Amino acid sequence: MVTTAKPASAAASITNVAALANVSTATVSRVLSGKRTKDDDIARRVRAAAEELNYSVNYAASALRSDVTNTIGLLIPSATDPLSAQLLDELEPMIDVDAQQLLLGIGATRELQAERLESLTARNVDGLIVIPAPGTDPTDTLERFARHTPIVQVGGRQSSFRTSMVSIDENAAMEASVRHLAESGARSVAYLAGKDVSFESAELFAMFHTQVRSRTLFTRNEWSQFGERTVQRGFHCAMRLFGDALDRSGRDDLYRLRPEALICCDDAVAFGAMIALDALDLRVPQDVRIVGYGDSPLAMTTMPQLTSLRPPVQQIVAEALRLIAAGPATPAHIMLPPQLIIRGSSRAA
Amino acid sequence: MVTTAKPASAAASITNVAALANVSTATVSRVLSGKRTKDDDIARRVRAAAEELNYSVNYAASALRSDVTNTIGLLIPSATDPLSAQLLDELEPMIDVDAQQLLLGIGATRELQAERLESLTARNVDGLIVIPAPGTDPTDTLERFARHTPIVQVGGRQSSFRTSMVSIDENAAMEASVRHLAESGARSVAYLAGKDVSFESAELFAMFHTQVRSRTLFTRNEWSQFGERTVQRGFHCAMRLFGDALDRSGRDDLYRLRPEALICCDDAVAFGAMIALDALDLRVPQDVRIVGYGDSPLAMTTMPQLTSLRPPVQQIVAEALRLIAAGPATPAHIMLPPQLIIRGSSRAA
DNA sequence: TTGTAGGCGTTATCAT
DNA sequence: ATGATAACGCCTACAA
Repeated sequence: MVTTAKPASAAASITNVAALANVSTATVSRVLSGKRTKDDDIARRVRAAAEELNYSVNYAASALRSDVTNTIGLLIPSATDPLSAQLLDELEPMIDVDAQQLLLGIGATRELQAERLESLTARNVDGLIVIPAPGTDPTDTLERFARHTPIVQVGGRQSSFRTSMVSIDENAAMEASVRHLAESGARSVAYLAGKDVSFESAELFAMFHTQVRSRTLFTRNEWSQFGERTVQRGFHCAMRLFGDALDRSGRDDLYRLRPEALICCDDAVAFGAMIALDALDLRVPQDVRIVGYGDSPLAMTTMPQLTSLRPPVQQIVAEALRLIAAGPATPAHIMLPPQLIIRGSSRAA
Repeated sequence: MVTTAKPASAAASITNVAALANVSTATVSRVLSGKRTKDDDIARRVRAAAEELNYSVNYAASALRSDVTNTIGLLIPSATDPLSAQLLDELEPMIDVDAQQLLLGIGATRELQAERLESLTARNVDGLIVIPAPGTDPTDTLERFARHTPIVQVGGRQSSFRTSMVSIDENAAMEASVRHLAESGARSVAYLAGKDVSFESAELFAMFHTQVRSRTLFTRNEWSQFGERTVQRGFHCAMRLFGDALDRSGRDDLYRLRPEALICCDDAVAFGAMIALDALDLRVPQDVRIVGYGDSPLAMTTMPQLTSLRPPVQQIVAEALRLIAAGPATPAHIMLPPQLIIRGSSRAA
């Protein structure tokens, strides 16, 4: 047997380990990659040698030979997008336990995303998770790569069954919100909807009305509007809805003149509404119950704390990784409902 | 010359390109990697062949042979940390122009960061940018890897000159804030400071007093306190400072009884203060000028819009990449001042 | 079960 | 400047 000396400066290779453990490189490879299950003396010798030499695999060599890079690609529109950030925080530790690594691409437009998709697949990632740029249907771009790499789209719209998708069940969220508000004693409700490029907003708006009717709650068309997802917008909407509150107090059909509950498309809108209500001396939740969306960290810092819908990020990640592991052959579409986190802003009186 | 046919299914390799262009693989490699500057017929033939075969390098093979992975590692405490998110958004496009890719690690604690650092360096990243976990000095961990990989620490404390660091010049930020408030007509000022584990907070607090004195502004020790970086904290502090405002109105030494300006350690604190001032019927900026920190997206949605300090993220990224390119041999420490974005909350009356 | 040996695609070395 | 060839470290088909 030829003993291969290891220069002190360079990183140890499988050959050095083999020499030290007195076995062949093939055996070292098999032991360390878990293809050899027995835990006998040989296995222990190999592991001890690897430990002593501070050996770690050369992923480049491994990938070159086996076409597996132990790398997951993630493409997001922006790290400052809350859903993307939450997904990142959830995803990174989950893939690390498989000794995989996260290759990140950021693209805020359809075109940039297509570019990044090209770069990521050129790196031979083992799987790809994509959050589409806002208002974008990435289907045809994704399909170009789906043949070679398992791709999972998270959220957004999609017009094909060639690639997998995991998305948030917004209709279920609306159902949960309305039901909760009805049970908390609200008799009327308004919906400060989000303004999206897609049809989704309109669909959700219809869902709101369906749910309100089925709970025999009261609402007025002019109460609910589409708009920006900003604090300012929430403030203005609430001012419009409740601004002349004093003139009306005491009337026993008050709940028909102004809503007793607000469903907001975003926590920021809810914050703005709460500021306005505070300025108007209306109490939350006694006079007006509020439900936000997104469960942003700030939701716990308002007074009272904001009831909000938390995106099912953990399940999304778990499902996405499961679909990637299943390979590109078996695309599936999965919808997961957000969780309603009930806090002070919507509790029953 | 032996012509190597390319199976339609597999990806094209350098060999296929060489065959099609009627040159050797060595020449193809040289042309495509830019080691051959001349743009003669050969170069054009090679590029045309690569284009036609839709060739793209196999990074694994390239890395195996040359020890360059075209990969930058980034280690952050959390994607929901604003600075980390902004850095991500800024960094990703800048390294993409070098055809590099971003390998992301997330670790919220010292221990997790050490683990991720291990994983990232095991991937042979060409360089590493690290934002330390809050209140953590990563120096000794970083030094273990700095010998082999250029590492740049962003922000935080550091006790060594073995690794490079780029950080935000908080003292310059404080100087700019106080100067601006003095010039906007404020006669007194309070500082709602952040509560950190490190000494930094105390140092910055001292800097506040130094600057206030040199501008001959008025302040009281009990006005300024350390605390959380939350909306709630800002609300409470403002209520404490301005709560009995009505009793005092009209006094001509009013500016000595309550501050005419607030410097907040975080935009969230400023938001809370603005809510409180609104509730107390005090006007921003006429009665109280406010400066936040972080220039969060919400800063543009308040009324009036919030003056805030924007972290110099773009310069940070540029400097970090420059230091990485310079290699591990030349560590440097660089401080960059934030930019004061002046908006309505602090404009002169 | 273990060892031998060939090859993955690229780049560096060396000779031309 | 170009081409032939070896080598990077690992995995795996095949032989023992």
